[in-house]
Amino acid sequence: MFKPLDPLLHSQLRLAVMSLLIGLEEAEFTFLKEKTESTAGNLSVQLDKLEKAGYIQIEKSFRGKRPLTTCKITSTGLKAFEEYVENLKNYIE
Amino acid sequence: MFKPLDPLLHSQLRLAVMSLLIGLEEAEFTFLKEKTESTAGNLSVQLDKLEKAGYIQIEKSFRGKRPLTTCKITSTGLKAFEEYVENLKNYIE
DNA sequence: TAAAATGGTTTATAACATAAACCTATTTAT
DNA sequence: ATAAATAGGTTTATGTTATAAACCATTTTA
Repeated sequence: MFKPLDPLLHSQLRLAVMSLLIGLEEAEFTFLKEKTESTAGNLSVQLDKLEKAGYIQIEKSFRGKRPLTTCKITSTGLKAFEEYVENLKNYIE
Repeated sequence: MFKPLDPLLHSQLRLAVMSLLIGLEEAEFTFLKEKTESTAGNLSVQLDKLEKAGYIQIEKSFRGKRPLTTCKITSTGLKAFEEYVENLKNYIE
């Protein structure tokens, strides 16, 4: 009935990030920061966790002379998200 | 876009409890414990929080000689739950 | 009359979310 | 040329949380 909710996704900010990445397939750090209205520090930490879990891929490069962090969802991440949503539905329906 | 998720409800066990109470309008401690597969300690703590938030009402009585804890959702709790679900949908749809 | 079970509560702890402080480099103002 | 502000983050510190472990009072069973 109540299947466990992936703790990595059951977090407001990480869930918002994943939600955005699903629609976009690629997003910059600053974009995610704006859309989620989070602080850079918090976002940085949560992106790290998602990456370590293999849910997203983070690419560091430069745009002009400035550092640029780009995030992409992985297939693992997508699957995890979908399962999370399925499980969550049992709680809220 | 991403409205804040009520931290009181964005918790696996508390959400499960609320979900159960919505269907039932009244439930015993042991029933909630079984359905949620939680430990008594954890459940006790989380029920306390829900009560302090005014989301549920807890009544203590006896069944025969044994203590009996009964929980009911309040209208405040119901409203909070519904709002939580509405907000959550923006994250998962 | 022990021992186990019932129905919980309280306490300890590890993980978590978050903001604050910090860092490096770049651009702008003086 | 130098100082101050901005960009784009990371690291660290701190308060909350979720959770399990330990505990407690009573009752039932062996």
